[in-house]
This record gives sequence, structure tokens and C-alpha cells, in this order.
Amino acid sequence: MYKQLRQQINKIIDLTDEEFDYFTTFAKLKKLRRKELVLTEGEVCRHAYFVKTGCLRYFYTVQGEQHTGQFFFESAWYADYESFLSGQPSRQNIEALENTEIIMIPKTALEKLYQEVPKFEKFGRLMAEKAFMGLRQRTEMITNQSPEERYLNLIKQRPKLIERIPQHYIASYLGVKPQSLSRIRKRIIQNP
Amino acid sequence: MYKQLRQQINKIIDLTDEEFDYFTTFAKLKKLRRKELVLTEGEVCRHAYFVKTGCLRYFYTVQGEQHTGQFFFESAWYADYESFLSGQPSRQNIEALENTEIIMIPKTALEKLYQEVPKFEKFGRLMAEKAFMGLRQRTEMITNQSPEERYLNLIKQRPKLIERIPQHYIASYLGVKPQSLSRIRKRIIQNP
DNA sequence: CGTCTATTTGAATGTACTCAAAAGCGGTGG
DNA sequence: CCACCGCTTTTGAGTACATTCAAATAGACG
Repeated sequence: MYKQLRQQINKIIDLTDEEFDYFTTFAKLKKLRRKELVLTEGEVCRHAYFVKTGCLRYFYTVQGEQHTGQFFFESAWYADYESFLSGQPSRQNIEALENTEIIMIPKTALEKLYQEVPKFEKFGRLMAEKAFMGLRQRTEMITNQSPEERYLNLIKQRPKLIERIPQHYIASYLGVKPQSLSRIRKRIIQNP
Repeated sequence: MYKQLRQQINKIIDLTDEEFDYFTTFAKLKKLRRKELVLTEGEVCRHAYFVKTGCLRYFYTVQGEQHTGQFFFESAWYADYESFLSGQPSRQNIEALENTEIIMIPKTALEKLYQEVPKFEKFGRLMAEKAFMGLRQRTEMITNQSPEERYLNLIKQRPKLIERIPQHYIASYLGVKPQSLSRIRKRIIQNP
């Protein structure tokens, strides 16, 4: 049932069977249909989400425009840390781009685990550190690279993403308009 | 001696006098002159830095150009998390913009503290979470706002920074050329 | 097949960039 | 005290590239 989850957690900390079983008593499964939201802006993010199958996208809206923050595929974790930690309403939306199965861990459960089992405090730290590094990579991509470079890098580093995600979402993720991404692709095809 | 440090840490976790004293046994003081680097790209970041007085800037170089990531003033913490955590050479430089006094905490000390005192594990988690939120704010500023909006926001949110930091560093922080920032300022002065 | 959405293409526009040079400012030494 | 030097900031002119507005084409799904 939770084998996949166990594998991912094992990459971060070693849990005994008991500890993992205890962890899973708090887990909730949820199935999402394509385009369904698991978090809507204005709500407080009270869960961490683990993608079992499918794909999530988080985005936020600025002046009526959607900005895509990130995509998450099988075995990835996500939560809107800002809302999750502060308890403030989230400005993000988290949406399933395909029919998607997720495992939800309530914040309250994590807090309980942090207190009861020191090992989970370490888990929490490592997750936050990992999240930080992921975001930094993303930030550098946006600040240091031209749209064309960003797209070429994405092809190189996450080729499966290109095949799986509709182009206008990729444009939004790269920080350009769909028309611009279309032209970028054209340029790339014409010039080796 | 370490009163200022104690105050800042108290904002995050409660430490007993003994715990704090133990913590400070690992601390090292360092004075930096203006323009001096405390971390150079290629080195591994083995310390967390706490600014006692003065100001630090971290930047990295892309195709010969400096990109300023962030400024840190009195009572701020910094470390290149990526290098600090992974042990890989840093791509960042950390520089004093003024004569600056810092307190350095070795990574090895933190690891020891994490193991020995559970409370510090929590401290580590909270610091990572805080770092994450700071970076996210920065990322959104870059992705969602025009250079002019970024500058106006900076004036509003960190007015002291504007007075204290030379303009070309601010331009670099905002992701524009110094000439462009100069023109932005001109526009702002002319139009209310 | 027809409708709706996604992608592509075209033309005009705007904004930051580059290259270049002038003006401003701070510090040093005569 | 002033003259000079290096560095910062400003200004000008021309360019590059993503954007906007608009429309055509292509694909997906009922």
C-alpha cells in the first residue's frame, strides 16, 4: 500500500517498521481527476502532499495571469510551505494535470511526530533543506538565463516533462507567453 | 559578548544558559574589511555566518557578470546552503560591503549539536524553513514584477537598504543593469 | 463532424540592453 | 586647497527580443 512512500522516505531517513506504520496512521489517500484542485488560493495549506501517480502543478495568479511555480510527478512531495508553516491563507493553487493519486499528511500529524520522535524532526529539517535547494535552482534559472536557454535546459534536464506537459503550461513555468515559447521552438528547430 | 546572538536565537527557540554557552563554545569571531570576501566561489561553505555589525552581500558570477543574490545586515544569518549541505564547492562569493564583524558557526558544530541536543535539530529545521520563505519572496519578486515595481517595492519594504547600498549593487540585486536602474529612478522622479 | 482549446504565425510596440560618452563624486597627493 | 584619478551615476542613440493584438491553423474530444 505505502511501499512507494516508504522507499522515498528511506532515501531521507531510516525508519523502523513501527515508526513507518505509525507515520502511515496519519496518511490519507485521495484521488484527483484532471484539472481538479487540491488546494485553492485563500485556503490554508494544512497538508503535505505526496504524489503516488499522476502529476500536480502549483500556480498563483498575478493580475489575472497564472504563473506556474512547479510541476510534481510520481514520488515527489509538495506543500505550500509558506501557508503550511505560517497558517496564513495560501496564494497558491495546486492542481492535478492528469488523473492523480496523492497521499496527504496533515500538518498536525507532522507536529505530533516532530515532538514524539526526534527522528522526524530531522526529517522535517532535511525536507526543508531540500525544498530550499530546489527553489534556489529554479530561481537561478529564472534570473540567469534567457528564455531560450531556460527551454533548452529544461529539455536537457527534464525531457519527460516536455512530453507530458502541455506547452502553454511550460511557457508559464518558463516565464514567457505561449506565443513566445512557440517562436523559441521555431528558432531552435531552424538553427541547429 | 554574544548578547545580540542570543537575542536572535531566542526568537527561534528557547535555550537555557547552559545550552547557549555550549553553543558559543563553537563560535568564532571574525572582522572583515570593506570588499573582503568571507567565502570565495570554488571553496566549500563550512560555516554559517551571523552578522554582528556591518553588511554582507552574496553574489555569483555568470559569464563574467556578478549577480547579487542578497544583502545581509546586523543580526541576519547566512550560509550557502547548497554548498553547506552538500559539501560541494560553492558557486557563491560572500563579501563585506562595509567593515563587518561576523560570528561563524562551523558546520561540524551544528552537526554535533543536532545529534546531542534535539532542540537544535528543531532550530535547524526552523532556520531552513525560514530560509526557504525568504528565497520564495525573492523569487516571486523577480518573476512577477517589472524592474520598476521591484525597485518601488524595495524602497517601501527595505528603505534603509537603498540608503546604505551603492546603486549598482541594487541594480544587480534587482536584475537590471546600472544604466537601467538610473533610468527607472528618473522615470519615478518625473512621474509622481 | 463540429466545437473548443492549443499552437503557430504576422505585424507593430515597448522596454531593457549595448555601446559610448559625459557628468558627478570621493579620495589622494602635491 | 586644489588638481587629478578612479569609480559611480547619468544621459543619448540604436538594437534586440518578448509582448500585444489579431488571426489562422492544428489537435483533442465529445
